[in-house]
Amino acid sequence: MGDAEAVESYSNVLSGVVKLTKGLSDGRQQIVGLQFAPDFLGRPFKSESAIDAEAATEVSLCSFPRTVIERMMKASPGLEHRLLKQTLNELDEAREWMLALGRKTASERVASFLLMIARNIDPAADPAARSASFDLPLTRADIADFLGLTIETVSRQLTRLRASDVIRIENNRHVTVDDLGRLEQRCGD
Amino acid sequence: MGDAEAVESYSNVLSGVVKLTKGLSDGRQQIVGLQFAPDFLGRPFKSESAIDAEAATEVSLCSFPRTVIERMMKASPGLEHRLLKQTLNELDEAREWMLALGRKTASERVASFLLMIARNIDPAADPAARSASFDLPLTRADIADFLGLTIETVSRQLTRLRASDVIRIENNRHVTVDDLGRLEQRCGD
DNA sequence: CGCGCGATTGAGTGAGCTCAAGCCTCGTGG
DNA sequence: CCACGAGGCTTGAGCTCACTCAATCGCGCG
Repeated sequence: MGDAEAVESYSNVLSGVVKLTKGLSDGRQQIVGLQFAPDFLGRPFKSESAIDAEAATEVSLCSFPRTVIERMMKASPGLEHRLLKQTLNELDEAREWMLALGRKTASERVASFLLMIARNIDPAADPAARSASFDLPLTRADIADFLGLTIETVSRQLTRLRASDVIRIENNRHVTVDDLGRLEQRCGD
Repeated sequence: MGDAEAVESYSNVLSGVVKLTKGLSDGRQQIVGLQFAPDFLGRPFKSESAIDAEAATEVSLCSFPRTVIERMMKASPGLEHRLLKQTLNELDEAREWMLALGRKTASERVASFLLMIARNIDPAADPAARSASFDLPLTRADIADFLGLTIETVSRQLTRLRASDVIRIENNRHVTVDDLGRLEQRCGD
């Protein structure tokens, strides 16, 4: 629990959000993944591939040393199967964001981000619900690092969404979307 | 073999390069992965996630129906293990490109692309070799779709690399890099 | 109160896009 | 054998979206 860098071991995210980041030598940074409960955390079969894990919010983890998990995986094929499924899902998500980073405009990226968060965090996880309300798990700086934009651009796009009555924002963090359909229309796909 | 869209089955890429693409409704497109021999091709446990597979070059495949592979995977844990390893590698690659798409400049992206291709294609797969020579498996349009740029920008950056004597180009397709170190310096990381 | 941190807002700049023209190579048909 | 056209690539000119730099705001905390 807290914001330590938990590498060299496997963990299960019990609550909170963990960000996975990659950086360039001159300080530019990109968030390459967000892990929500109850995701796994860690990179089997390899000496951590230059990815840093950092808590984005208060986080509670359940972690094991590397060797233990690797032994468990050999013993129980079910575990490996579950890990494969999660990895495939992460790959799908990564590719979804490659599309956003490579081809979407700033406003489409922000809309897509809000929609993704809404779907992951909104407590009333009713997929049919046409509205959502949630706290952003990331600061503007983190959102910018996730979307490949600057803080200022993120802020301006949020302001525009608010001005268009697509979202409401309270305390800089809490977002309410009355009509998710209107948000979806702004995602570009 | 050829350039058909091979979905709904699993395949092994025997030779050539397959591009995985995602598109937006208005036609914008992004290449989200390249599969070289001897990669797997296909998406287990899911009804193909809005990703299209298309041959980038002449390709030869060895493919099986979905059901067969899924049965084989249940029978042999070794297969599932191998699939997990490849999937983890693809995830690493996808994240590498998220960094490029989100944070690298056009010239850094082109340099990174050339380096990636050199490492995958150069016949003399000697990792210690400090030079490489290879045919680009993609057209300028495909490179642009992979790097989140336009054809024109890709072309201009290649011209700049050529003008700086980092690469030589023959027939628009064949690239020679005399000093890979100089190319690496232009990747940003 | 005053400081620090995160966020917003404004003004000006520039990297990469759009639009447009021209080049090169190769295949096809006269 | 050459003319022609198509497709892929390059180059140029101008524009625009997102970036940079800078000022300001608001809030929480010592």
